[in-house]
Amino acid sequence: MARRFVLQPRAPAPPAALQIDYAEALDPQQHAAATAPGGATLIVAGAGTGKTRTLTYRVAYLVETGVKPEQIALLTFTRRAAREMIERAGALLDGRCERVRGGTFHAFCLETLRVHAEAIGYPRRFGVLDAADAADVVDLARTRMGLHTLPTRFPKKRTLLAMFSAATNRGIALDDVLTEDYPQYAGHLDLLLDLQRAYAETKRQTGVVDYDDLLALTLRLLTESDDARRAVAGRCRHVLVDEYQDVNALQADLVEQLQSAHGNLTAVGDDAQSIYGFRGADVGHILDFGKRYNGARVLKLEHNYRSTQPILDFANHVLAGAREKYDKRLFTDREGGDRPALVQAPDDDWESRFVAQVVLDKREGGVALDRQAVLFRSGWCSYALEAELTWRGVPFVKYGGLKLAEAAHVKDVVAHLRVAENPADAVAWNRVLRLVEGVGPQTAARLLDWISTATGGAADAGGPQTGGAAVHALRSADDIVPSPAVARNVARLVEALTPLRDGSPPRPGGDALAPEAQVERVLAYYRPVFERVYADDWPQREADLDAVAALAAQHRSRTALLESLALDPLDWSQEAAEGALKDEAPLVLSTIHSAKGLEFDTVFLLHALDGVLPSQYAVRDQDGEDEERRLLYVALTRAETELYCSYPLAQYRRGTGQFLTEPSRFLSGVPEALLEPWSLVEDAAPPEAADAPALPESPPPALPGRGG
DNA sequence: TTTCTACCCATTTTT
DNA sequence: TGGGTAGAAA
Repeated sequence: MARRFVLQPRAPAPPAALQIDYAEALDPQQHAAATAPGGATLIVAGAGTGKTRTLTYRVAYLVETGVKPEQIALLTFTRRAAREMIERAGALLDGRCERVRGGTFHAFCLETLRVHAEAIGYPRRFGVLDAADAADVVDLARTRMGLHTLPTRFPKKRTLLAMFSAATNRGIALDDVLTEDYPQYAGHLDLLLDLQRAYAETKRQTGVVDYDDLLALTLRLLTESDDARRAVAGRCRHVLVDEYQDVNALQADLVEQLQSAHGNLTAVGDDAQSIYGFRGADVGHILDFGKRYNGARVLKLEHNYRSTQPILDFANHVLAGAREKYDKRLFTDREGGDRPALVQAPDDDWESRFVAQVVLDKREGGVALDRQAVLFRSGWCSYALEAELTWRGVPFVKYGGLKLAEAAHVKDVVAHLRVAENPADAVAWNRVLRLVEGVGPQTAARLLDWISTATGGAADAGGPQTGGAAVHALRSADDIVPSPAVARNVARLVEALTPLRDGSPPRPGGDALAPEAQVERVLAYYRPVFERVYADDWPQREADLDAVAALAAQHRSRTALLESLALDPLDWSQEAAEGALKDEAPLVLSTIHSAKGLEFDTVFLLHALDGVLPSQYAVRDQDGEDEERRLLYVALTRAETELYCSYPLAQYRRGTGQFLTEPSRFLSGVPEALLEPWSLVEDAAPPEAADAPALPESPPPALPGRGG
């Protein structure tokens, strides 16, 4: 490794002038962390120890002591976390904090590549693929290689993408990924290596990058181009990283590059909350922080301010079962409080009614809806509850689970925008063409060839002329399509796309039409197609199209709209919540993953069933089971005052005809001193009089066969 | 060549 | 449940 000359920050202005009394606002450990001098600092922060608060104060402190906000990079895993911290820092200090450069790793990388990509031979204009798009590109590459007809037992496109992604994110060879995780496909190694190359080449030709490329290309840029590194890392006088336990090899290297100019790095994390192993995260990076950054300061936050002692006792008990023992014991001043409840329900309908009723009771008791959260392992776990809440008129938002942008009909609309944005985008073209009546795989492939010949096949050319060429090519494609009727259909498509590209843009790089007007044009064309393609259920899907139009209105350009759809996809019911009356902050429904870093007065954990949490797909090895256990730990430690873990006695797994009936292995056998067993009973009153189950005052006798 | 229908299969978490 | 496929009908 080259020698580094590390610049120390200039001595800050005398602290007498500070607006915020940091020693007063923070405890000694937090204070030391928030006001740490430059250099590398790792803050090991247990759940609920004020990690976000500390990082927020650190932002304010840095700004207040003279660091320009633009020179602070705050990297997080979700956009929500970054936004929240910057807002809170702004509230603490002043508007200067709003100028801090905060966002996800991926968003930061995208921003960097938009400016500097040419330094590594990439165009600055490129599209960003979400996971489904990327899988389609893999498919395209596979077809082009002639691999579409293959011996059986070849991985599916999503599996292929997962393999390539694992190799990239963990910084290892495909060979090793196969050996470790996909031994059944090890025999296909040569074929898979070819396909990996073909996938990379296809992305390049069609001017698109996937999520991993955003990280990998930025890392390459910073490593290979001294100019770019000076420009990018030079602007990062302080680098702050949240949730460092969840960085993967690529992200850890990126962080190292970003801090290289100034050496000021603050990383915050908790090894006990590492829950992104499936995405290549490796706790080793936080454990070896001191090795990578010689002489790094390691500070600890151990005082839990969030949860009552009974909640903490239970969470600690769960974590203690992990194979790897974490040398950390949280303590709290919050004595008293109820033991967490383990609620057994006959089925998920009962479970939903129970949760809905307790939520409403607590609201009566003064706990606002948005101070309560319902958490679960996977998006589908809350379906029954969502129906119940809707029926009762309880407003809620759901984080995690399916995204709006993942719905087929939304992808259709977006594909039309994408071909206008990037005429070389073969996957988007394919989608658009296949929607034309009478165009199937064969015709679409021929039209695609025709288009790419006309545009020179190079994304690098870019620009409106190329787009004009693509549409022009379609205009003269009558010989390619099977019949005049299909030609007319293609002509309608051409007509719809033309205004998206035609007309000289008012300014370089600008769009001729505002994004919402573009979406309107697309919708005008797409609506009949939509009703034909989704003949069975289009009325239920229709609202999503309006949501896309609404989203478009919030963006300055089509480019920004497409980026936002790829990097910050709207959760399903956020959209519904936008439409609803905003007279009351809604109840929070969230996957555990999406709830990381948040806290609530009352937390409900749904579907605490073996096979769901831990997921039956994750328990194949000990590492997988440990990660599920940490996931449960994350869920439990979101709660401040009350915690309810519930499970239905039987849960039907669709497809397999299999029933899950065991409570989570992490919850069975927990001593009653830690966890109070509950069972539900129906109120004697008829449903019309009391349309919800009554709750027992104290633990009633458990239903036969289980419980306490 | 496209489109429809019947059938089989796996089924998570996120950028 | 829905996504992918194979075979048949148009």
